[in-house]
Amino acid sequence: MGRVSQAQAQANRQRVVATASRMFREKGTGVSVADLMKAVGLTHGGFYKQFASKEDLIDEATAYAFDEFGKVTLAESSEDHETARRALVERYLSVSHRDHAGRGCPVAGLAADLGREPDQAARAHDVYLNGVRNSAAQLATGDDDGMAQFCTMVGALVLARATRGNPLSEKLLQAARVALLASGARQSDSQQRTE
Amino acid sequence: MGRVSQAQAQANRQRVVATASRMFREKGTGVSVADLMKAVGLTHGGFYKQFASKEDLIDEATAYAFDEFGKVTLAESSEDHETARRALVERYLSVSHRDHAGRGCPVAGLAADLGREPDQAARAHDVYLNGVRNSAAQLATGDDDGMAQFCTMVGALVLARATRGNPLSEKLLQAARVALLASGARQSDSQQRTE
DNA sequence: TGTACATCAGTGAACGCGCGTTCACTGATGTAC
DNA sequence: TGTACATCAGTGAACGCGCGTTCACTGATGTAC
Repeated sequence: MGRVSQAQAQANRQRVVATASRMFREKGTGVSVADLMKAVGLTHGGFYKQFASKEDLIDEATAYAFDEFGKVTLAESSEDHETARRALVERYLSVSHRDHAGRGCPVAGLAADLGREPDQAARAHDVYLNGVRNSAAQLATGDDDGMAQFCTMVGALVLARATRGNPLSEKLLQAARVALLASGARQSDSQQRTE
Repeated sequence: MGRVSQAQAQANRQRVVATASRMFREKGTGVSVADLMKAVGLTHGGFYKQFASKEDLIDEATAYAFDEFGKVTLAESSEDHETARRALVERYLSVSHRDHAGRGCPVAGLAADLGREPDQAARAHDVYLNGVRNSAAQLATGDDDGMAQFCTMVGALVLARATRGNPLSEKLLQAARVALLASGARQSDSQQRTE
């Protein structure tokens, strides 16, 4: 194919990271370099002109996933907190989010691969840890309850994905949705009946 | 080493399944046949005298894990339901459970490996699915809230394991514990103030 | 603005390695007499 | 109960395969004049 312009090379590199971040969330970091490059439309040999190792890509793709999803999440924070929280819960526990892990929450999507002791990809594990912290902090606005709500959401999403194809999957999403919206209502009822 | 008595062979087979169920929950089903057999004290070659394939072992080990953990869970159901539920929550969200995945809940321990689309180990995936259903049903005694509570517990455990070594890990367990015990208390308060 | 040459992104064959699996072999166990 | 032989659980070397990674090569791009 010969050499490619610097701009093109940079664009290709970006596409590899973005595609990896999507495929890793969907199928796990076990996706091979060859399959990944094929998905981007390149051959596997060129990979090492852009990345020192697969582990380095995992690091970058993990950071990219958190950046990307962070933007989506924060997009609706123009409204008041409780309204934004409810919208987030609805979206997070939607069938669409369950079925599109590639664009979804990296805490849930990468839990399977980065959730264990960091035998490899230690830097990615750190990025993941910070992501969990930030996500939990974002949901909790001061009160500890937000952290438990985050656990409920991640647990429901992970379990709904594990049981996809069975009616139980939708029931899990539904049960978590009801619990999180009721808890919000209860909180609003007891704390601020105004407005 | 020569032949071994039928009783010994049967015992060895049992140990392989039990050890596998522990190692798979701890380190994932990626544990190699060689490492597994070494942990049992045998060599890898003999594996195929007892199992048709590694996938078959994953099936058996998954079923074994659910049986074993099911017994532990049900052990304390002699008391009344709410007391048993509280004890279960405390144990499930304990640091000890976080640190000993090998003897712990298979829903959480095997989520990383069986939680995806069943490209392989389809039977194990089915066993897992039934395990999720039974676990959720056990927590929920009629009411839908049990399912959401189960999501909270699994989510908290998975995230606590992913963040082990960081103070956030204990905070996650604590937050989920508080939320689940408070919710129980609220329920008891409003429904049955007797006794 | 043209020309000559160095650069280097991408190619595709090849590497070493660990994995699941196979197989000829061993020798104590189980069985037939 | 004792002897002769077949069985088969466990051994360890070897296999094929896919993986991450390397490398000689290509030829359009970027640069120097």
